[in-house]
Amino acid sequence: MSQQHRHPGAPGRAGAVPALPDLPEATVARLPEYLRALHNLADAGHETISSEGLSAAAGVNSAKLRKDLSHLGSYGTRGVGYDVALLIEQIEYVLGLTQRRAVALVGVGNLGHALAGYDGFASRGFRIAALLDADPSRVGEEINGLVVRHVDDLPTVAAEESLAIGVIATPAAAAQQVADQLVAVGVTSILNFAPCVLSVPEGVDVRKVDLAIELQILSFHEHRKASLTALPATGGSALTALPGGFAATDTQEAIGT
Amino acid sequence: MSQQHRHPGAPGRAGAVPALPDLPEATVARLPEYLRALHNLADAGHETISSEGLSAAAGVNSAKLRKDLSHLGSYGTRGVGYDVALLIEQIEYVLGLTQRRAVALVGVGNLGHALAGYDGFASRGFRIAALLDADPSRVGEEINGLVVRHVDDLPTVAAEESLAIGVIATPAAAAQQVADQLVAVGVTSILNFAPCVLSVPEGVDVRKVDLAIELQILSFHEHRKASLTALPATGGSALTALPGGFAATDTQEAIGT
DNA sequence: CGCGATTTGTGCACGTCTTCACAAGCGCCT
DNA sequence: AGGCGCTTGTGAAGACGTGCACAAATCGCG
Repeated sequence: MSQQHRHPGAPGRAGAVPALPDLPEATVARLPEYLRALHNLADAGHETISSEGLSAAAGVNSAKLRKDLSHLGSYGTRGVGYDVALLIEQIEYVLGLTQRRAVALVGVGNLGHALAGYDGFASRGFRIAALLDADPSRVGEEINGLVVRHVDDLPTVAAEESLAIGVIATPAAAAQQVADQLVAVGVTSILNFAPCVLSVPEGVDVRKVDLAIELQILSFHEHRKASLTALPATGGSALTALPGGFAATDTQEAIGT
Repeated sequence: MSQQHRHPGAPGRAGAVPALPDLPEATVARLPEYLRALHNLADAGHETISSEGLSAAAGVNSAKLRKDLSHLGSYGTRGVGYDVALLIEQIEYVLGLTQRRAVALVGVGNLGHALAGYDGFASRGFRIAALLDADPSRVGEEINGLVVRHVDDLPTVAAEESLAIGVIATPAAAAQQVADQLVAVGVTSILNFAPCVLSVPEGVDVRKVDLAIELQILSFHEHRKASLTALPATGGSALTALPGGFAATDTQEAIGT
């Protein structure tokens, strides 16, 4: 009840930033999910949506959703629900999506190629502003209407565009150097697909996506499930009999659509 | 001191599963990172490594690392550190990587194509056993030595191979149906790249990777950083003066390599 | 105008994760 | 053998995230 909750017709952008509430990190990570669900609902013609309905569409608990949204301020009407359009506007504002951010993609190999062609970026507030690679044989290639430039042109690219986000899709061995180059031209957020740890100065955010790690996590759960179902069969010699517990580790379950 | 800590030369696999400790989910998510760091260290010739050294290589806090490893049992020698080879063996066992798991990849479009060619899977314990797609014009295409089959062949594929993990790289509209098909043939772990919520029966694990969401999270932090640095300049009219807080939201920082 | 149905926003309790700080253990050197 | 330095493993405390359950607020209807 301390945050401002006027309904900004168009959340003022030029100067005078309306003091972003500092959201819990877990909430920030879920806002994009809500946003996607809201867009779907809007396309389906809904004008308002209850926390119950939205939480189902986003695959989360409704109490969690309400608490998350309450951090943004008090949008939503008791007895009615949330105004879909208004909520979209608010979340997009908080996420900084009211401006289409320019992204530089470094590494146009196997994965980078796919990312360059991924239309999910464009459709959700981002614009791939440049494709870069260190391999001279790849420079000049045209992908999706963009010409691959040499990674050493980064300063030039940064001068042309206001780059804030860099995506690293190079082999692990090259990733740190690329990160340094990105930071040097003023990039302060990096999405790293290379399987390695990046060292960056304070104030630079790094998020990592490692496809193999996701599989390994799943593999663990497979292994655990297998060991549980194997027990009743031939009961190992001296086991302390794990309590036949239930999983409850699911990220999603029982979402009626 | 309750878990068994014999040093299994080759952790017994056939039958008699040695009772997996049920690890905290947060720990499970980090084990693959440790594993990768350990492989790097092994390649570099290290035989033992201290928690300090390993945590630096993996980009985490050393206390956290020790607590994580302590959940596996008591490997490691006080005053010395951890035996690199032994620790690799242990983590791989716990993660269920001692058997090379077969993965079915559904959706050979833009992203799926890249995933099919991604060698990080093969090098880290997985084997792409089948490529599937619903589009007849893609069926028959050969990618990386594998022929794309029709998704309706899933039962056949499942009969040939013991599939445990499915990867969905289809458009969002097709994802739920594919998930149902995967579940129907016995897949109990799904990695979903489609931007949508999947509904699966209990006992099936779903992990989601949404590239646009990652960017949106970064965008939020960009927005916040911008609003913070903008404040001192022209101080908005009626702001309650955010405490000039420090970020501390970094996933990684100051990792000397 | 008042009442009941509905839904938000939130205080509170609980569980999980993180971090500190230190005792216990190990090896090496004298 | 004994002591010293180093490192692990862990208890305890704090931070964080989750979920329940309910009061407060709003709408629609009689």
